[in-house]
Amino acid sequence: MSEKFVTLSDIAKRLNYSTVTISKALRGHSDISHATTKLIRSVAEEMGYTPNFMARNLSARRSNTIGVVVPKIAHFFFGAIIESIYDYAFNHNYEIILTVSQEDAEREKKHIQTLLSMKVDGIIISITQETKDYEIFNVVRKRGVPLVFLDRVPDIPDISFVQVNDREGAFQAIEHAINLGYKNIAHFAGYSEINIGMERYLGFEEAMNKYKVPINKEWVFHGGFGEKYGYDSFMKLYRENNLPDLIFAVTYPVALGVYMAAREVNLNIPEDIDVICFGGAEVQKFLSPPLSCINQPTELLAEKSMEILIDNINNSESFVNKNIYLPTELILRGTCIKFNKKQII
Amino acid sequence: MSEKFVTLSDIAKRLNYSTVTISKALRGHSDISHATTKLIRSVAEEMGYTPNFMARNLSARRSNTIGVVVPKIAHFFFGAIIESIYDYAFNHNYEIILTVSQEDAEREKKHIQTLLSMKVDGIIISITQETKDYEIFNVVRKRGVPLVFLDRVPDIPDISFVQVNDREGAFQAIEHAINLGYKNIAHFAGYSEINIGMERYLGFEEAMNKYKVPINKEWVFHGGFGEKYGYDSFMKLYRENNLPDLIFAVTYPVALGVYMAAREVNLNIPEDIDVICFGGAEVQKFLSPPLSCINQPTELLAEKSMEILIDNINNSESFVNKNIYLPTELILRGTCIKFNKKQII
DNA sequence: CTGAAAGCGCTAACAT
DNA sequence: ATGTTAGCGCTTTCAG
Repeated sequence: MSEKFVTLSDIAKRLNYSTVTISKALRGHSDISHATTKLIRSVAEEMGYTPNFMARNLSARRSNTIGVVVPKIAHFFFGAIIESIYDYAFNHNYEIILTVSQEDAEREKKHIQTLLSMKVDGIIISITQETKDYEIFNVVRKRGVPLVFLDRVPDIPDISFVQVNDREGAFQAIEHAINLGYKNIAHFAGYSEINIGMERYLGFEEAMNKYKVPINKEWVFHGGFGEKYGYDSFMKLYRENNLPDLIFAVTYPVALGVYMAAREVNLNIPEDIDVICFGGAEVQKFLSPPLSCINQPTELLAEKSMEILIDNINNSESFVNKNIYLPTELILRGTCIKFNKKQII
Repeated sequence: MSEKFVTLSDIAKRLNYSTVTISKALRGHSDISHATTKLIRSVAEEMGYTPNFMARNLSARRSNTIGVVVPKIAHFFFGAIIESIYDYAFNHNYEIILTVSQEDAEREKKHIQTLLSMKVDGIIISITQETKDYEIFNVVRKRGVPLVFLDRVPDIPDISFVQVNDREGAFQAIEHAINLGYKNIAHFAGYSEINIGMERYLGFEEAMNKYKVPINKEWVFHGGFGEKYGYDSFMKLYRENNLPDLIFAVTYPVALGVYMAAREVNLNIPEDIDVICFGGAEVQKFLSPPLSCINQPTELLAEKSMEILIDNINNSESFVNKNIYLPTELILRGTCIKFNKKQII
């Protein structure tokens, strides 16, 4: 029923060579003469030979495979990141083993172990919201497997990471808002235990302090990075009749939650209450009103991570950790472009 | 520098057992007594043992790994599908090797070969827009590797697939529109070479014929499934001053392209021109106006595919191909809910 | 330039 | 209940 896979020895028998010669020829080893290489290759192709990945990697040093761990896939930011990682890998002849933690630290740990057991050459990871135990990263290090953190990075020394300049981006946005006249600014800040949550908060704080705008603690929320968190936070303020002029959402989904809540209670954006968020998505252009955001260079983030990781893989002895911060871009659309006159009165 | 990976024989030496005993104990083989199994496992854990995936799969029959090929990742539909596939796999103890064809048939073929060489137990695939050479699927079959087509399926006999009832879904939407009074209906139909394009078109045609609404050939476009195609098609009609009342977009991105074009030329949706599309996305709720759509049950699609594939893997002898059509759901939001009065005049 | 020998880490079949 | 033998398909010494 099922046709046998063609192996090196099949080709060897047919050509009366040893498997070693075939193996070398196929990999373009200089040992083999140009003529026989050519012959062997054409026969291999004709016979439909494909190397056995498992066997190859069991005996060879490297697998030419990179493991990736992300918290989510159906998500604008990570979707874009992953796609770029796959593109980069394809163009550089690497395979990708993608795993998804679903924001679950236990799952994340398991996936890292799986990647290790699959003998990936290196790992790129964006940790979960709740990752607190960093021991597993030490295990990776001890195994000598290069590791690059992307966007969500733990607070531990001697690591390589690529992230966006969250603080600077948040600062610019809030500074812009303040200059337009917004004073009552809330911040739905997500998890402050994780770098992106903390840094965005610090950028917010810095801008508020610089312009001596008081920070109202009741307007600073901590919780999550998803729609529900945006929705709930908004509703809480609404019920308390304590709404600000502008909400700075820590992520794009949080802003979406705000949109949902505002619509539900018949409040208009940006007339009654205004929103801006960290993180961009194409669809934001089509929202009503179009949502202003602090855009992240997803493709660059992915490329830089891969570049550093591959560099680390190829120079594991001399490599020194790299920490990269990429700049964001403030994109103004329908929200956060002018102060709402009603509030001035 | 890099700590050695702990192997079976390391444990064996420490415990004065053979590797076979260790191997069996770790896999819970009934050969080994309960007591020693427990002992061996605890020591293995203590030593930080992780099985070598490559070695295991090289000697064992199955890899407990499923290969997946999709045309895109940063895309609402495929993002959701992939996430569900990962979830299902995680809960059923399978690993996933995901590859992305980027709508490129060549790349697709390469990826399938890679998956084969990785000895995956089965493959789930959603083919590209342009896949015309189906020979590779025969290769997969000959190798005895179970294959399930998901959503985008080629027109070849004796295959398993899971898809949405595209024709029925399109029919319902157009029927609904006609009943509301829409007569001038355009269809941006994407690629009709592929099942989803063809079936959606046929559903459209069926509804139009049933209610004797003439189909204007100038309003039926073929091209792609992306934003650009929606934008370009709209613009062409706009320039020719030949706009319909309603545009039925073959995919959600195509509808987005229409939104973009309409806004650019200052036409209002749904007052001046109306839109409905095949395929749902959460964000559609937040569009202005909220976009009506024919929703696909992504989670079910993923689950069914996995279920069938795993069934096929486990019963490769007795298995018979399954063809599944899942029903869609018409979701009415801001568009396609009432006929535009201006047009009646 | 070519090949024989050894082994990567694991498991299946067959003893004991 | 435990171990021995053999081998998955490939690559890396090392001899010739």
